[in-house]
Amino acid sequence: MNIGSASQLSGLPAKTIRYYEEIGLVAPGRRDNGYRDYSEPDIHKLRFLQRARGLGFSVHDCRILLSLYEDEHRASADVKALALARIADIEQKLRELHSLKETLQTLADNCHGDDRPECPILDGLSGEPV
Amino acid sequence: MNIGSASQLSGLPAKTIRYYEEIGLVAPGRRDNGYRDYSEPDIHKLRFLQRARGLGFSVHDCRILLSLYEDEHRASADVKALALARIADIEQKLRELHSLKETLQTLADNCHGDDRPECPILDGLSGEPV
DNA sequence: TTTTGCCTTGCCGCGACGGCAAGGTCAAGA
DNA sequence: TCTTGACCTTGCCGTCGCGGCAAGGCAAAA
Repeated sequence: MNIGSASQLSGLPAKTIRYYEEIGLVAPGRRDNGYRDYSEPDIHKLRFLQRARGLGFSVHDCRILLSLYEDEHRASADVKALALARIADIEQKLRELHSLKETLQTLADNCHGDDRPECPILDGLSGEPV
Repeated sequence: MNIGSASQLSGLPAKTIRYYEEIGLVAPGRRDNGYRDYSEPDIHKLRFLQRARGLGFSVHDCRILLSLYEDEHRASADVKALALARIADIEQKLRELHSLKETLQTLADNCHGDDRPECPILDGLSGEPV
């Protein structure tokens, strides 16, 4: 199967698929004319990667997940640890963003937002005591 | 004032300060020996940038904010619009991350996480119906 | 035969810097 | 006075995960 079909079936751009090959994630066969030839297992791996990336796992994590996916004797604890670490990352990010939002919201709430130049947002950014 | 002191006062790495000069954000004077020479207003601008970046504004947005900051006749509405757009971005990101976390949490909850190979997380990523 | 469309490799670019190298400058101590 | 060490300069490459473009080869349709 050509890379175009693999792209459609996996939901990944062809460029991304080539990149995954370049970094050694999914190595398809080659036909005589040099075209990449994707097998069913290759497609499954690409779909797996597409979903894992969609859940925000880094390509590095995806590499580990993929090796676990292909290891019949993996321990599910190893997979769960990655998922929990990812959840912890997300929670950290959620806290940060929430805090940022609060700060911005407070600044914006105090700004009348008309054509006058007085602006508590800029005052806040400049470091003046609010 | 040398870049080292400017770095300490602004909380920005020297490399970042040089980068901001390179892209035309803060242009310090130069002394005879070629050293950058930061004035008080320069320091204020750097601190302003440090805070704005800390609130997650892109460098592009910071450029606009800085020009508004330096424009005595700005309309506060212009600043508020940027802040509200940034808040909307954050909210969007919060929704995405929250959804990701839910998905991951569900997968992780169903995974016993021991040394057996059965793993609902990998099954979920492989596209099997959960 | 020609066109059209897919495939190949390769290189540059992004954002916002970090790291390193090679060299110039300055202030302080021996 | 000399030297040391801290600071400064520019410049170039690397990051992460690709996107875009170019030049050229291959394949099926008109």
